[in-house]
Amino acid sequence: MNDDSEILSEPCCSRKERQREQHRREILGAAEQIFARKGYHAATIEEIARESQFAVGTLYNLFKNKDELYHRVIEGFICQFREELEEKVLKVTDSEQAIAALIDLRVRHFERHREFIRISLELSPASRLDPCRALPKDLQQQHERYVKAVTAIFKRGVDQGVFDAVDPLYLTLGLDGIINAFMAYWSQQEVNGSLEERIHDLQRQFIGRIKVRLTD
Amino acid sequence: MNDDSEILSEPCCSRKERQREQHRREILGAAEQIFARKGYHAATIEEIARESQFAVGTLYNLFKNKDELYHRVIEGFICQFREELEEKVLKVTDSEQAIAALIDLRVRHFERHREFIRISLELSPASRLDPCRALPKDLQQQHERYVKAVTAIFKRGVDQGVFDAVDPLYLTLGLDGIINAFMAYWSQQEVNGSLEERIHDLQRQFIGRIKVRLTD
Amino acid sequence: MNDDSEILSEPCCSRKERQREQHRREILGAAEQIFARKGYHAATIEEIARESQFAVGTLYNLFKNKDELYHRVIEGFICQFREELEEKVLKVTDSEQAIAALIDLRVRHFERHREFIRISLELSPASRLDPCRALPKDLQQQHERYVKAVTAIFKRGVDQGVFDAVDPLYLTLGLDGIINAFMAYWSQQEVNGSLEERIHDLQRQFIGRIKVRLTD
Amino acid sequence: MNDDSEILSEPCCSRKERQREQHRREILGAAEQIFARKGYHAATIEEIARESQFAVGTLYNLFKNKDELYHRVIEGFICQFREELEEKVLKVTDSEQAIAALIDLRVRHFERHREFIRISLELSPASRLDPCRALPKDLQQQHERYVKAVTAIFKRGVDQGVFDAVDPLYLTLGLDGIINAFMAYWSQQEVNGSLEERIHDLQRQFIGRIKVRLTD
DNA sequence: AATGAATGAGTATTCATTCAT
DNA sequence: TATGAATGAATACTCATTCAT
Repeated sequence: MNDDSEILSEPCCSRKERQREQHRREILGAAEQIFARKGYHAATIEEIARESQFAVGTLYNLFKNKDELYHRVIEGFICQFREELEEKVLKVTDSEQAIAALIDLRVRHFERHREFIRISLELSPASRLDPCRALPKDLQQQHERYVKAVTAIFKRGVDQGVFDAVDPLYLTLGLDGIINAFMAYWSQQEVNGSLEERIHDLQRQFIGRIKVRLTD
Repeated sequence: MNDDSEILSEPCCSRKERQREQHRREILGAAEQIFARKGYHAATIEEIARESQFAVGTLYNLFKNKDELYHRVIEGFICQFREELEEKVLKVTDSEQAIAALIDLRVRHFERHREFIRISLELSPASRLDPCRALPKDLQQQHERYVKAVTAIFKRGVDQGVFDAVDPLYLTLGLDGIINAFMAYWSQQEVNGSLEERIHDLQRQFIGRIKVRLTD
Repeated sequence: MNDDSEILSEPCCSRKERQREQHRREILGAAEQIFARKGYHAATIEEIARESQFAVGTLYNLFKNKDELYHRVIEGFICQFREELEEKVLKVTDSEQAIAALIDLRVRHFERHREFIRISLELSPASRLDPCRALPKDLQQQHERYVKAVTAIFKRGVDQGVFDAVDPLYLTLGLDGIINAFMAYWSQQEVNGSLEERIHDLQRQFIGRIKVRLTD
Repeated sequence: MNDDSEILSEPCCSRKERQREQHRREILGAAEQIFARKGYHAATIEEIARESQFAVGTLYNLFKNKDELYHRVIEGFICQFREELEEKVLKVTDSEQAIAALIDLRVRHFERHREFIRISLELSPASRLDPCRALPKDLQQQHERYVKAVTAIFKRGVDQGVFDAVDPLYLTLGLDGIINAFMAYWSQQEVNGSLEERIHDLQRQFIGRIKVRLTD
């Protein structure tokens, strides 16, 4: 509940402050582009500076170093997702609909930031062995909170007899893995079917597979 | 005559040749370690040399450059997996047992090369945007062949009425994603349960979820 | 405002620009020293950097790479010579005096850049087999233009009956070769006679040898 | 007069010795090729070894290091020239004919080793500032002896009233420079005229220019 | 505050030379 | 004696970071 949502620019005190925020946002936008296109190591500060139309020195006035810039990009990414998650998923009371909404959100989020898969992957807990790319604590917690929130939805569904009696954590991890796999597949193969159709398929398949069958 | 670990290589003619192969293998081992620990860019040839107890120049005598070294590491990884796949999965006629064997193989393979998750992820089609890390054609085909082989198993199962009537490709992708997700999860959390137990759970959960129910 | 040596450069707009030019010139000066002393391959960027009192990175900010640096050194060399050629030789109408001026210019130019003989030799068409040292087109043309200009002087002299009826191209090549030979000789032997005397001897000998004799 | 002409393989003592000499000669042949093609720095020992069909180690058994190999190549070059010089030029008593023969020899020698211009240039006294390419004393003396021998011919001619009363050293240097210039020119331009014609032209031009005119 | 030139540590790669077989 | 694998110092080039203007 600490004020980490200042990032979305609630009107800040002074005009100076507001401009500073604006500049940060522009730089973060450029950085997202470049990191997404090249990955962490191959991206250069100079290129980010050029893309953002600021001087290199300015980036260093606003961000401590390359690492922090990277983390802030990811943070923005995560925050945006979390907000949409709260808005479109967590508020849905029916667990089946919530999961459907989650699938929808994840796929659309991915499509909107398609170039970002690379970062998305580097985000994966699995690749965080390298201390140089280790996410700072607060960002790691975000992911854990996400897992907990989704797991809670599944638990509710199971408890209510909507979903099969499976360990909800299993369901969370499974759903996440499945979505990742499909996005990776889609991102390299020519896909058939519109986005809506593909989302709908995923929803039907996944939910159908874990929903309690009335006839049982 | 101390060729102790002649395990995987085709029987080589001369002693010279055999030693050369042995050295290549040692270097590949070191490279796997370092690449896994640091990722492609952050890994340095010098560190790999140190780890392998050879001089830098020796690495370059045996491998064209850093890229080739990286590709050979992945190739070894893939080949080993493919051999075990053929031996332990593709030869199994019963589709349910085949999938169970596949899950077992994937998880054990991962455990054996735990540090390798990073490379495993970088292998993912999704991260192959960066031309510098683009896999050579032959290695890409290996992955496609894997997908096809597994899909064939599912298709057989579906045709025989063992599995629910789901698009086999969906099942392949889904299974892969789920396994990845669990491995990532296990690799960062303290796991409870032995490896066998966890494998067994995964098998039960996944297969149970797609198996045709006789009572239907 | 301490732009002390604005000698050769076009009047540059901003102070920034002017300083940049100044730094380029300083680096080129150091590079000339080192290339002259060691030749292309044996010269190292680090040494040039040390000599120029800049950091290695700075050289790379101002020049694309070692090759470009080398070419720019030669270019500076050629341009300076060409300017003096136009000023002191090509403007002279009397062909005998023009050739005398040319000899004077060549020798003095050499004395001023004595260390540069090596580059001067590497410039020779004969040594341009090595693609890595191949001069860019524009610099090659400069040399061809030089040959043409001098040949034109000789032709004029021959046509006017000042010089013997010899193929002017022969005269050009011959003069060039003779000057080179003497400079090489002087550069390794102890010379006797002042620079002026030696120039005067060369002029008298060469011109005397090709001048039409009135008594004929 | 020390026996440095053993290089041309007078029958050596033991068979072992003779074979050793044979190997040296083969390696020198390969080295000449490679040095000529690439220049000193760009030539690699490994390539020379490959060309000579010997192992790298063998080269090092027969020659101290790259430098010595280079010097021996040049030595062979010089010795061959000197022998022909003695045979075809120094034995000629008529100074005009001797100079004609010298021109002929120089040009043919060049044509026979056309690729060797690079080394020929690197041989030039002017480029011997770099200690790493400095020729050993004995080879430097060879060149000085050549200069002396040719100068002696000119002196004789002058003394006998065949050539104009010019400092013979001037004539030697001048002739050398002229020949160099023409060879360089021919090596890059399409030449017109057969080798014989070109040699004849050079002889006529040069000698005609310095010959005492009877009508004086 | 913004700039971007200067910095120099860091990295992939090459190649002369050695030495165990 | 011949071999060629192993060595590691040397070198061109990059790029995150600093700081004077």
